Amino acid sequence: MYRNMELATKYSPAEVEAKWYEYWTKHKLFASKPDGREPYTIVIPPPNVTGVLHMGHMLNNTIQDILIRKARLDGKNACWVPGTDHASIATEAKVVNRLAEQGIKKRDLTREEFLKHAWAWTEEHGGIILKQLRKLGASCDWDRTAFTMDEKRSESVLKVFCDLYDKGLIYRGLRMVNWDPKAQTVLSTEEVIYRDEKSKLYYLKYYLSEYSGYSENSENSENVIHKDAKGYYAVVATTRPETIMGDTAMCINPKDPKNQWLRGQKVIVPLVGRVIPVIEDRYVDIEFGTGCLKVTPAHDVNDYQLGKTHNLETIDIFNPDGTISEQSPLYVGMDRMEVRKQIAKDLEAAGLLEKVEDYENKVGYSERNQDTAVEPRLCKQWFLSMKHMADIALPPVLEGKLKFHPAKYVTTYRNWLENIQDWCISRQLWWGHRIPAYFIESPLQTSPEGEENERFVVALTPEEALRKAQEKFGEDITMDMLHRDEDALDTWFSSWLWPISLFDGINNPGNEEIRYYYPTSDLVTGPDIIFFWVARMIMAGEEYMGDIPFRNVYFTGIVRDKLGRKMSKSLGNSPDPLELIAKYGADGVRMGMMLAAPAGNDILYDDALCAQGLAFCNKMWNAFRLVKGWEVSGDIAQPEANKTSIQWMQAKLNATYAEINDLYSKYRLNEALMAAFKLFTDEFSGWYLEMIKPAYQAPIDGKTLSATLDIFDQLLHIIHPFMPFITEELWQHIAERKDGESLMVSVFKTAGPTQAETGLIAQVEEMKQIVSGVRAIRQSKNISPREALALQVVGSARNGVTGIPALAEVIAKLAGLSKIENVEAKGEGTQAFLVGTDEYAVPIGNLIDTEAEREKATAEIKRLQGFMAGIEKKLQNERFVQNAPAQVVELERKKLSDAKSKIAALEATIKALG
RNA sequence: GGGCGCUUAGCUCAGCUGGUUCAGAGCGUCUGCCUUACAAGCAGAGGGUCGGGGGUUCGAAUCCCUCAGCGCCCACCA
Repeated sequence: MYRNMELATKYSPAEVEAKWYEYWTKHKLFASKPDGREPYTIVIPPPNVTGVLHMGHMLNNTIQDILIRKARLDGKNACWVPGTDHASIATEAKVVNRLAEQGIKKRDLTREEFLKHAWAWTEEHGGIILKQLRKLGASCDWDRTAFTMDEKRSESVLKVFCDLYDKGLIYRGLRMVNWDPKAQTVLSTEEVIYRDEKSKLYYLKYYLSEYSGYSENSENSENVIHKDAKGYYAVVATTRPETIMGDTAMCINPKDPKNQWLRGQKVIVPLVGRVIPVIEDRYVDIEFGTGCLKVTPAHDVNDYQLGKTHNLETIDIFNPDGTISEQSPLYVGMDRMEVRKQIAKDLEAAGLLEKVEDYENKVGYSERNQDTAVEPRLCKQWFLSMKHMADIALPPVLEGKLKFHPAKYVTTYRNWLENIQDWCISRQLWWGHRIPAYFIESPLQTSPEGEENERFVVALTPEEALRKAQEKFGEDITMDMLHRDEDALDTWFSSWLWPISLFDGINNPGNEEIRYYYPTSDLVTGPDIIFFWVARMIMAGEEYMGDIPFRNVYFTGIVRDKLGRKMSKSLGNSPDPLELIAKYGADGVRMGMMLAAPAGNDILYDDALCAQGLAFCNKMWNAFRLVKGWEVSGDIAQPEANKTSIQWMQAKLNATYAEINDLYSKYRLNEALMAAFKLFTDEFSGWYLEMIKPAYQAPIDGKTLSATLDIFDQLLHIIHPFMPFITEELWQHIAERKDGESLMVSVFKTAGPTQAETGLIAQVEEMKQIVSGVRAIRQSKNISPREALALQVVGSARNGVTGIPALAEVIAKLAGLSKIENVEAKGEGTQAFLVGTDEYAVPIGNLIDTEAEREKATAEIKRLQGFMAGIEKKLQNERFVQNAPAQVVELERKKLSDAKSKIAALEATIKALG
């Protein structure tokens, strides 16, 4: 048993946290196996394998841990499965950069050599983030740690690919896709982020190759004809002059009056000299620029459509790295951005640039290389047809079987699914799951030509591929002729299986684990990946399990600094989570995060919140020191006051815990934490402990002490999910525990408050107000807490709580009273206060400032009179009396009479002042 | 251009289907206390015409309309 003296007055988290994490791990307290209990399952949103912990992870994983720990205390079989994501494009970019630092180019390596480097990097940096999560207290079942590219997960991915291909849902297609010239891979539409950009709008002159017709009408038509010494010309406005080398038409709206003269004409592409036709399409916006649009089918999505409709030639002027290709007559080998600058000068010099205007437009950037503008590019890729997926993923969310918190994301989700595009799942990357498709002869996968020429099969293994190839293309095909697709799959094509593949539900359908843990309970993630990940997991869940992957999704906010700026490396406004933990303790940081995190709102992080968290730890620590410092005496009988105090605290605990459970069910974790915090700080420490506290160095009775320890135990259970370390530390101290026992797995349940308890709570609230009333008088009159005072209970107030002996005893103790007496009228030299309509007075002799008291009372009477006037007016309004519910009317009447009696009391006060 | 959301105390936010939990909480601020658990503390106090305007109603922070400001998501206007 500890004695007061032996414990420091300040709590120091570092040692305690390390000790308990080790203890939990040693005793495998995070582990879960299927059993007869109700499962509660969370799969972690797998962080990038080579990533490091940032504030977003801190928030996200704190929430998951709170939910998991709460479930454990509720007696559920809680299973939190950790893991990491191979993060195809992000990791590959890092490896490429590192190789570049060593002077090695990716292109100079074979696939196998490159993958060796990538695995080396992964092993070197991989999993650091999971170690960091341990510092936070994350109670993941570490034995289950998975990786999206480990054996089981890889096999699952390939199986699913083959299956979807066999179902006809995966196909190869030549499409205009988003190309990242830096990573040199295609991206899905979701991976392109559009940013407003200040750019230029260039007005280029396209001379007519020869102008014929229409001139006779030109004067009285609305045509706007441009002509200079060199001839007639049209003006085209473009933000991308470097693409003119790929122009194969100019387009006008057939209804555009000012451009009628261009119908059927041919124009010359500036600098390039190519003669292209003027085509007509309603797509062109008459109001924009001059109403003339240059058409570059190879490099713009809309132009590609126009090209298709009007049978235009497609000239691809870019190389995969964004430099100009041999297809272009000019600037070959130059970078596209350089060309833009250069061509503007050249056009100007050639007199082909009419003007340049400032312009603001949206430019797409790669989500991963945010400095690289995405290039629309025509190439052949693998796609997953999404119509079917959307059809199966929408109903469970709309019907509320799968709930989003906050619910507003349901709309976002629906809008996306209802306008969904096919998912481009192939990436020109090596780090990832290699597509299990085998081409006979050469893959030709980036060639815009020859869709029909491709001969391929999709199969899980080369052997199977050969068999299929022979079946399909003839017996003479040999293994040597098969070339596996070089491309890898989008990272999300593996993470969308996560809730299934973690329990091996793809490879081994119907196994015990998948049956037990699926569907998982809650998913905690950011709304930024609702499309990338959440929606697709729902699709995969419905497709492969015929059921939702999780019942609830809790969307967290974005962590911002206290000025509201998003935390980012470049701004340098993101604290290092590990330093924070070192400074405030994991419990302190967890509380800090949660205090700032209302469900679904962004969180404005501030160190001060963590400081509050640590202060709370200290509070708990010291409350424990107090209780453990008490000497027990078997001889003392339990005072009635203590008995009542205990009943009240238990009632308060029951009521608060019911409230907290309700808040959990609504994912209002910050409010649950606040309720727990107030329960401990205000009710338990501020009131209860003071109520039962024995006099200095006096012993406490045994019953009160054991009841207090029991209450402490319950409080620790309530706080534990939020602050696991300190609660475990204290829990082990407040009673004898066997090795291996732990607060975290000690089931805790409590009923809501009974009616009697609710009554007691109300009485104690009244009691508190009396105590506060006396304290306020002390404060305002500068009366020392040591100086005992008397309390007069005036008139009918005797029917209040001072009439209950146990509570009267408590009041006397807390307010420092020598006696409590009932009086008919308050005596002279007393200062009075009201609790509701009950009046109390404290004799303070000549300390009364007569003038000030009179003024105060007069002002209050005036306020009350105004208040009464309002109510009277209301009560005189017949429509109110008739329409309002009787209760409400009654209430108004009570307000009126209460105000009247308050005024009477105040008038008596003034009179007594003389 | 479409959709969603926000605006309540100095700051961050609660206030569900309109009426004593209706003007709240935490932090901060101010005042007084080193009172034997805790100064990382205790006690007390001040602070908002609920973004503006209009409407519905006996009654509006709460419902409707409108204006203003802010934020997010989606969308192919060069």
